[in-house]
Amino acid sequence: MEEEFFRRDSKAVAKDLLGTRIRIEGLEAEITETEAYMEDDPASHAHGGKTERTRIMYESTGRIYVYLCYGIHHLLNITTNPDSAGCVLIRAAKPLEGLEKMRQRRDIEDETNLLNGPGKLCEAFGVDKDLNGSSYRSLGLEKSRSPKYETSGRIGISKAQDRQLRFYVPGSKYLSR
DNA sequence: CGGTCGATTCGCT
DNA sequence: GCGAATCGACCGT
Repeated sequence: MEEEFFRRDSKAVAKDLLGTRIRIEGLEAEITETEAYMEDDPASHAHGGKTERTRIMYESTGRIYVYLCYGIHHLLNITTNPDSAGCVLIRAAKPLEGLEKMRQRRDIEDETNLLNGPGKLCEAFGVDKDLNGSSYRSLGLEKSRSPKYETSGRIGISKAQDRQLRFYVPGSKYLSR
Protein backbone atom coordinates (compact mmCIF):
# COMPACT_ATOMS: atom_id res chain seq x y z
CA MET A 1 0.00 0.00 0.00
CA GLU A 2 1.47 3.30 -1.13
CA GLU A 3 1.17 6.80 0.25
CA GLU A 4 -0.88 7.78 -2.80
CA PHE A 5 -3.63 5.55 -1.49
CA PHE A 6 -4.16 8.06 1.33
CA ARG A 7 -3.80 11.20 -0.78
CA ARG A 8 -7.48 11.11 -1.68
CA ASP A 9 -10.83 12.17 -0.31
CA SER A 10 -11.27 10.68 3.17
CA LYS A 11 -14.56 9.04 2.14
CA ALA A 12 -12.80 7.11 -0.63
CA VAL A 13 -10.04 6.05 1.74
CA ALA A 14 -12.53 5.03 4.43
CA LYS A 15 -14.37 2.84 1.92
CA ASP A 16 -11.19 1.26 0.56
CA LEU A 17 -9.81 0.47 4.02
CA LEU A 18 -12.64 -2.01 4.52
CA GLY A 19 -11.25 -5.50 3.94
CA THR A 20 -7.72 -4.30 4.70
CA ARG A 21 -5.60 -6.20 7.19
CA ILE A 22 -3.85 -4.37 9.99
CA ARG A 23 -0.86 -5.97 11.67
CA ILE A 24 1.00 -4.76 14.77
CA GLU A 25 3.57 -6.86 16.59
CA GLY A 26 2.10 -10.18 15.53
CA LEU A 27 -1.51 -9.17 16.12
CA GLU A 28 -3.63 -9.12 12.98
CA ALA A 29 -7.21 -8.16 12.06
CA GLU A 30 -9.33 -7.24 9.07
CA ILE A 31 -11.00 -3.83 9.11
CA THR A 32 -14.81 -3.98 9.09
CA GLU A 33 -15.80 -0.42 9.96
CA THR A 34 -14.37 3.06 9.39
CA GLU A 35 -15.43 6.68 9.60
CA ALA A 36 -14.38 9.64 7.45
CA TYR A 37 -13.62 13.11 8.76
CA MET A 38 -12.72 16.34 6.97
CA GLU A 39 -12.33 20.03 7.70
CA ASP A 40 -15.78 20.76 6.36
CA ASP A 41 -17.36 18.75 9.15
CA PRO A 42 -18.51 20.16 12.49
CA ALA A 43 -17.61 16.85 14.17
CA SER A 44 -13.99 16.88 13.03
CA HIS A 45 -11.23 18.10 15.30
CA ALA A 46 -9.96 19.91 12.23
CA HIS A 47 -13.16 21.94 12.01
CA GLY A 48 -12.33 25.42 13.14
CA GLY A 49 -8.82 25.53 11.82
CA LYS A 50 -5.29 24.41 12.42
CA THR A 51 -4.07 24.00 15.99
CA GLU A 52 -1.10 22.16 17.43
CA ARG A 53 -3.20 19.02 17.76
CA THR A 54 -4.84 19.13 14.33
CA ARG A 55 -1.72 20.26 12.49
CA ILE A 56 -1.06 16.68 11.41
CA MET A 57 -4.29 16.58 9.41
CA TYR A 58 -3.41 19.80 7.55
CA GLU A 59 0.18 18.91 6.86
CA SER A 60 0.43 15.18 6.28
CA THR A 61 -0.84 12.24 4.28
CA GLY A 62 -0.77 8.66 5.53
CA ARG A 63 0.30 9.53 9.04
CA ILE A 64 -1.15 8.14 12.26
CA TYR A 65 -3.28 10.43 14.40
CA VAL A 66 -4.02 8.99 17.84
CA TYR A 67 -5.99 10.93 20.39
CA LEU A 68 -7.26 10.23 23.89
CA CYS A 69 -11.04 10.30 24.13
CA TYR A 70 -12.88 10.91 27.42
CA GLY A 71 -9.50 10.66 29.10
CA ILE A 72 -9.72 6.88 28.83
CA HIS A 73 -9.76 5.52 25.30
CA HIS A 74 -7.29 5.96 22.48
CA LEU A 75 -8.71 6.28 18.96
CA LEU A 76 -6.71 5.40 15.84
CA ASN A 77 -6.88 7.54 12.70
CA ILE A 78 -4.88 7.86 9.50
CA THR A 79 -4.57 11.22 7.76
CA THR A 80 -5.69 11.48 4.13
CA ASN A 81 -5.82 14.42 1.74
CA PRO A 82 -4.35 17.43 3.60
CA ASP A 83 -6.20 19.86 1.33
CA SER A 84 -9.36 19.03 3.27
CA ALA A 85 -7.58 18.15 6.54
CA GLY A 86 -9.03 14.67 6.15
CA CYS A 87 -8.59 11.57 8.24
CA VAL A 88 -10.16 8.15 8.69
CA LEU A 89 -11.04 6.62 12.04
CA ILE A 90 -10.60 2.85 12.33
CA ARG A 91 -13.72 1.80 14.23
CA ALA A 92 -13.85 -2.01 14.18
CA ALA A 93 -12.12 -5.12 12.85
CA LYS A 94 -12.31 -8.89 12.76
CA PRO A 95 -9.54 -10.57 14.80
CA LEU A 96 -7.34 -12.94 12.77
CA GLU A 97 -4.14 -13.54 14.72
CA GLY A 98 -2.97 -13.06 18.30
CA LEU A 99 -6.41 -13.55 19.82
CA GLU A 100 -4.98 -14.63 23.16
CA LYS A 101 -2.99 -11.44 23.52
CA MET A 102 -6.07 -9.43 22.59
CA ARG A 103 -8.17 -11.30 25.16
CA GLN A 104 -5.54 -10.69 27.77
CA ARG A 105 -5.42 -6.96 27.12
CA ARG A 106 -9.19 -6.62 26.85
CA ASP A 107 -9.87 -8.97 29.77
CA ILE A 108 -12.71 -10.61 27.87
CA GLU A 109 -13.20 -13.91 26.03
CA ASP A 110 -15.78 -13.31 23.30
CA GLU A 111 -13.88 -12.71 20.04
CA THR A 112 -16.71 -10.63 18.60
CA ASN A 113 -16.18 -8.21 21.45
CA LEU A 114 -12.43 -7.75 21.10
CA LEU A 115 -12.22 -5.16 18.33
CA ASN A 116 -15.79 -3.96 17.76
CA GLY A 117 -15.24 -0.33 18.68
CA PRO A 118 -12.48 2.25 18.16
CA GLY A 119 -11.40 2.31 21.80
CA LYS A 120 -11.54 -1.46 22.12
CA LEU A 121 -9.45 -1.91 19.00
CA CYS A 122 -6.71 0.33 20.36
CA GLU A 123 -6.75 -1.43 23.71
CA ALA A 124 -6.44 -4.88 22.09
CA PHE A 125 -3.65 -3.74 19.77
CA GLY A 126 -1.85 -1.78 22.46
CA VAL A 127 -2.15 1.45 20.45
CA ASP A 128 -1.52 4.67 22.36
CA LYS A 129 -0.11 8.13 21.72
CA ASP A 130 3.37 6.72 21.16
CA LEU A 131 2.13 5.94 17.64
CA ASN A 132 0.91 9.48 17.05
CA GLY A 133 2.68 11.03 14.07
CA SER A 134 4.13 7.77 12.78
CA SER A 135 3.78 6.57 9.21
CA TYR A 136 0.89 4.31 8.19
CA ARG A 137 3.63 1.77 7.48
CA SER A 138 3.73 1.06 11.22
CA LEU A 139 0.31 -0.56 10.82
CA GLY A 140 1.37 -3.23 8.33
CA LEU A 141 -1.68 -2.52 6.17
CA GLU A 142 -2.39 -5.05 3.45
CA LYS A 143 -5.48 -5.08 1.27
CA SER A 144 -6.83 -8.63 1.37
CA ARG A 145 -10.21 -8.19 -0.25
CA SER A 146 -12.77 -5.60 -1.36
CA PRO A 147 -15.98 -6.46 0.47
CA LYS A 148 -19.40 -5.04 -0.21
CA TYR A 149 -20.05 -2.05 1.97
CA GLU A 150 -22.80 0.23 3.19
CA THR A 151 -22.79 3.70 4.68
CA SER A 152 -24.69 5.17 7.59
CA GLY A 153 -24.87 8.19 9.83
CA ARG A 154 -22.13 8.28 12.39
CA ILE A 155 -22.11 6.84 15.87
CA GLY A 156 -21.35 8.46 19.18
CA ILE A 157 -20.79 12.01 18.02
CA SER A 158 -22.87 15.03 18.89
CA LYS A 159 -22.69 16.97 15.63
CA ALA A 160 -23.68 16.19 12.04
CA GLN A 161 -24.73 12.66 12.91
CA ASP A 162 -26.77 12.39 9.74
CA ARG A 163 -23.84 12.67 7.37
CA GLN A 164 -23.20 9.38 5.60
CA LEU A 165 -19.59 9.13 6.65
CA ARG A 166 -19.56 5.77 8.42
CA PHE A 167 -18.55 2.82 6.22
CA TYR A 168 -19.02 -0.81 7.24
CA VAL A 169 -19.26 -4.37 5.95
CA PRO A 170 -22.95 -5.28 6.23
CA GLY A 171 -23.70 -8.45 8.18
CA SER A 172 -20.28 -8.63 9.82
CA LYS A 173 -20.29 -9.92 13.39
CA TYR A 174 -17.51 -7.50 14.22
CA LEU A 175 -19.16 -4.09 14.11
CA SER A 176 -19.53 -1.51 16.86
CA ARG A 177 -22.97 -1.15 18.44
C1' DC B 1 -5.43 29.48 34.97
C1' DG B 2 -10.15 27.44 35.81
C1' DG B 3 -14.33 25.57 33.39
C1' DT B 4 -16.23 22.85 29.93
C1' DC B 5 -16.91 19.02 27.15
C1' DG B 6 -16.02 14.91 24.19
C1' DA B 7 -15.01 10.58 17.39
C1' DT B 8 -16.22 5.63 24.30
C1' DT B 9 -16.93 1.82 27.20
C1' DC B 10 -18.74 -0.68 30.99
C1' DG B 11 -21.73 -1.84 34.63
C1' DC B 12 -25.98 -1.47 36.84
C1' DT B 13 -31.18 -0.67 36.80
C1' DG C 1 -31.30 2.91 28.79
C1' DC C 2 -28.39 5.92 31.92
C1' DG C 3 -24.47 7.71 34.21
C1' DA C 4 -19.70 7.55 35.73
C1' DA C 5 -14.82 7.34 34.75
C1' DT C 6 -10.86 10.57 33.72
C1' DC C 7 -7.61 13.36 30.72
C1' DG C 8 -6.28 17.13 27.97
C1' DA C 9 -7.37 20.43 24.21
C1' DC C 10 -9.41 24.61 23.81
C1' DC C 11 -11.34 29.05 25.12
C1' DG C 12 -12.48 32.93 27.85
C1' DT C 13 -10.94 35.65 31.90
